[in-house]
Amino acid sequence: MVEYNSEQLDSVFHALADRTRRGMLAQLSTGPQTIGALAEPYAMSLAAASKHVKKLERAKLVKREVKGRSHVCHLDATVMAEANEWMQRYEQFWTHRLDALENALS
Amino acid sequence: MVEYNSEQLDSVFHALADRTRRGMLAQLSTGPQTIGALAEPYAMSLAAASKHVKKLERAKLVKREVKGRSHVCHLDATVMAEANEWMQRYEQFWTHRLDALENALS
DNA sequence: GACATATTCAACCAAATGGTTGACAATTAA
DNA sequence: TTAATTGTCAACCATTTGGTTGAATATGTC
Repeated sequence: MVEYNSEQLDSVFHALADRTRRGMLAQLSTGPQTIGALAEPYAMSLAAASKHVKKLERAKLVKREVKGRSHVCHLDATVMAEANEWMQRYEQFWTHRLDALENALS
Repeated sequence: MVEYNSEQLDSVFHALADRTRRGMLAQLSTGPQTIGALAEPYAMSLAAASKHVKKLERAKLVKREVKGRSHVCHLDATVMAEANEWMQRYEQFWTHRLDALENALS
């Protein structure tokens, strides 16, 4: 059985379990962004948004580069690969189900 | 852009962000289990384990069938498919990275 | 009926979460 | 030098989380 780093899975899944943070990742998938730019779409203080970014950083989904007074963030999805792999173990269970549904409908 | 049910993604990712619950899913992947059986490997009260199962249920990862006095749970990974799809949008980002690493090493 | 088994429920607790605000620090611009 | 910009930090707050315990419920068994 493949071994997974439990703490890393914890932090990655937890980071993904929030709409704001998922939104930030989507934003970052279009290119690097400053904290301010990441915060802008949300009706919350900069400090709150900054905390979300920090969680993404701790989960290693985001890297930060300080450029003068602005902090530029970019996506690093490598840890998502591990989470995805973990999930893939269950793929057979959802595809079986979907196949059964397909057969029932045809 | 594909639309995702945010609340469902919240609950699924949150359910997966806990070692105990991931363990329970792994147990269930070998076949249906009672609450008691699911709780047995963990050093916590039955009530605590029962709460974990309830979260898995709310996330729709687990279905429960009451058979007399025991509750039999079985895995339903269909909602995992959606979470996995969401993640797949980022696949290019991690595979690029891994490719780059591979090239750097070769 | 009496007792054991399987599980939930309610009350409680400490710690973490997601938000706020105001003060601080560092950088850039006037 | 002064002022604006970009962000963090610390303190606070309400809510959620993950655990406990003891009592309640429902079902089997003797």
